Formats: sequence, C-alpha cells, structure tokens
Amino acid sequence: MKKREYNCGLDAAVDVVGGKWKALILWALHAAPRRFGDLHRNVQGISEKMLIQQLREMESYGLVHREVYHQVPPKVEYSLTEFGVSLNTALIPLGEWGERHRATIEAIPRD
Amino acid sequence: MKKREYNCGLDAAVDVVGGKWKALILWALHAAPRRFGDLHRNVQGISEKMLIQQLREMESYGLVHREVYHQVPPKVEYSLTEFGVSLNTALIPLGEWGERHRATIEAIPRD
DNA sequence: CGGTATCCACAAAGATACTG
DNA sequence: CAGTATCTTTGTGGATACCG
Repeated sequence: MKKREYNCGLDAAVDVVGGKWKALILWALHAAPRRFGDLHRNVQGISEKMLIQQLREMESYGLVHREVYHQVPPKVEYSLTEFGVSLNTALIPLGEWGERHRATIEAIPRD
Repeated sequence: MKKREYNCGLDAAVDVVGGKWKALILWALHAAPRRFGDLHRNVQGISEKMLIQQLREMESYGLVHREVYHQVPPKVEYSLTEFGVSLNTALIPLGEWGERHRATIEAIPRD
C-alpha cells in the first residue's frame, strides 16, 4: 500500500476494501466465523498465500479477529470484529448494486 | 482488468469502482459535470494520462458521458449517466463509513 | 492443518515529452 | 485545452516448495 491522507472518505474506504480478494473474504466471514481451510474452499480461486496475506492485512486494520486453538491438528478461526461488521454493513448497497447490474458489468469488454 | 464471472455482486462492484482513482473521479463528477482541466485540478495528484485512462474506462462501462464541444479552444465535458448516479448512490454509505473511520484508517501502519 | 519462503510475471501507475 | 506516446517504476497476484 501507498500513501495515507485521503481526499474523501470514499477514497479511504476503497483503499481498505480494494484489491481482488478483500470484499470476497469479508463476504465469506459475514455469515459465520470460519477456519482457514474453510475460507480457502469458500473463496474460490484464491491461493493460500493470498488468503493469509489478505487476512493478516485485515487483521491489522482491526476488521478481522484471529483466534488460535492450540490443538492437534491445529485450528484457527477467523471472524469479523464490530469494525468489520460495520464495514460489511456499509458495503451492502454496493453489493446489491453489483448484483442488480451484474449482467451489464460482465458484458463489458476488456483487453 | 482480468476475468469476468463474479462470485457475488460485491465482487463485481469492487471491480468496477476499484483502483486508485475511480472513486475519486466519481465523487468529483457527483456534484456537477466538469471539463477535463477542471477534473484534473479537482482530483489532486492524478496525471493527465491516468485521468483520461480512467475516464475512458468508465465511459465504456456506461458510467460517464463525454460531451465534446467543437470550439476553439476545445471543450470537453464529463458527466455521470443514470447508471453512474446509481453507482454513486450505492457508494454513499461506504463513503460515510470511510469518513467516520478516517482517522483509524489513516493510522494503520504500512510498509 | 495452517501456515512460510522464494521467485517471477504481468498489470497498474508515474514521469516526461510531445500534438491537433 | 484536451489529449497522445513512450518509457520506467512499482505493486499485486500466482506457482512452487517446504515447515511446526
């Protein structure tokens, strides 16, 4: 990531939720706390590296909580914090917009 | 941009509004139609290249309308389409979220 | 199971110079 | 004024192999 100092709140928010995976992970955690492997299956196409990387980033933002259970086999559970829930709530209208115009968006030609 | 086919509407929406500049440009156009140079001054830090690139992309999405006035000196005015307005509306809660937590977000340490 | 560590490809963004 | 062209830098994400 780059500079701090935003011109408007939207700028800041897009910086937080931007990138290829964060919105998807947020969405996957929205329903219920999930284990690492569970998330990996749920967020289709993501590599373990990217998953852990994004999770750590979101954890440092305070959006996600990481709970380690010292067991054999190991178990780590990820869940949204209150802050994460608030972000998810703010994202609902955007998600609905995307859902409503999905066909249009998918039809856009790109290189 | 990469693949089409999204897992959820949020995914699609973030793909559309993602990147460093689109949200800012959308915001700048939200208030009123603007000319190229006007936008360039309003969206601080953007290069002419990035501005035109993002505008063209958003135009191809159908979010932005480009009106050329054949004059000397040249005048081109950009405005939001209905589609663009609908996106902007969906972004309002996110913008408010970002505004509310701006201090928190800016305080996050990054490499 | 839940990660780390490297290396690498490609796309996004920046700098600079020039044009109808 | 409103772009275009080209080059360079940076960042993001993917592949693969290995560890507690």
